[in-house]
Amino acid sequence: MSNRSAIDEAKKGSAEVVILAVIEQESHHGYEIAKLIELRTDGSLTFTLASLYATLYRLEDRGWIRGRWVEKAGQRRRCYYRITDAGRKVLTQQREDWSRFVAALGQIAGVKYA
Amino acid sequence: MSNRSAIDEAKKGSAEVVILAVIEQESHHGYEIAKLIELRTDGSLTFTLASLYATLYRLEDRGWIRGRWVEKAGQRRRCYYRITDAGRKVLTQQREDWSRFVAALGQIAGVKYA
DNA sequence: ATCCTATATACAGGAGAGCTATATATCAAG
DNA sequence: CTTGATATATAGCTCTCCTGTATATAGGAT
Repeated sequence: MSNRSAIDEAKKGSAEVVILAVIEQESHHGYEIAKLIELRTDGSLTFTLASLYATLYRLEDRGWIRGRWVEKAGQRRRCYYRITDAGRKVLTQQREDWSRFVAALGQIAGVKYA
Repeated sequence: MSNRSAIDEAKKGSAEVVILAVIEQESHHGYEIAKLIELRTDGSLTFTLASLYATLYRLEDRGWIRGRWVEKAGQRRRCYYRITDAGRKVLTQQREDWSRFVAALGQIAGVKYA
């Protein structure tokens, strides 16, 4: 109920490509991934932690990412995720799909890449 | 289940801005809107008729579009939708929201506007 | 010392958009 | 006269993200 901004709807389905891209170069744990998304998009794009963790489990189930538990003194246990070979292929494909979608949205709705 | 392409998820939430944009200049009926979307995006973006009609009813409920039934000899009855003043404001806002989202997706995930 | 915030993960229940499947009905073409 | 394109409509489902809640540790403030 429903002062939902369009961006709330826009981002649906984008969590996968975003997470895969964030851990493309180096592994990160869940909480860190959430913070990085917010930081790197200047707050334009955010996901709730509950939703983010759920997405991580889903991606791991599909074999696109792999988690590794790390316990250090003076720190809570953290699960670091890295991308798999299968995940890299999916990331490449999803970048193409999103790019095509964005182009279509520009054509049909006049949405410009600012 | 689930050879869903990323574009299937991407487009979630985009129907509103797309429909509003299609009827921005001139009114169209539902079936025609569906065909125009497919045509103008070279088939990149499509919506099922069931989903499109449901979205039209939703937009009308919100007062963003207005339907007018037209019956002509030699034609099935058609409901032509035009955008309302409220709809134009929403369209402007949604274009901004989507633009911001696309910019964020470029920053965080390297998705480029082809 | 104790409270509060940030850190860190986890799960149950629900909302909402688009999907498939199905139904109805008209018109043009073969 | 059957098929396909046109045109609208509804029921039920899936999937993703949401809110709300729970647990637990570290560090700073009162």
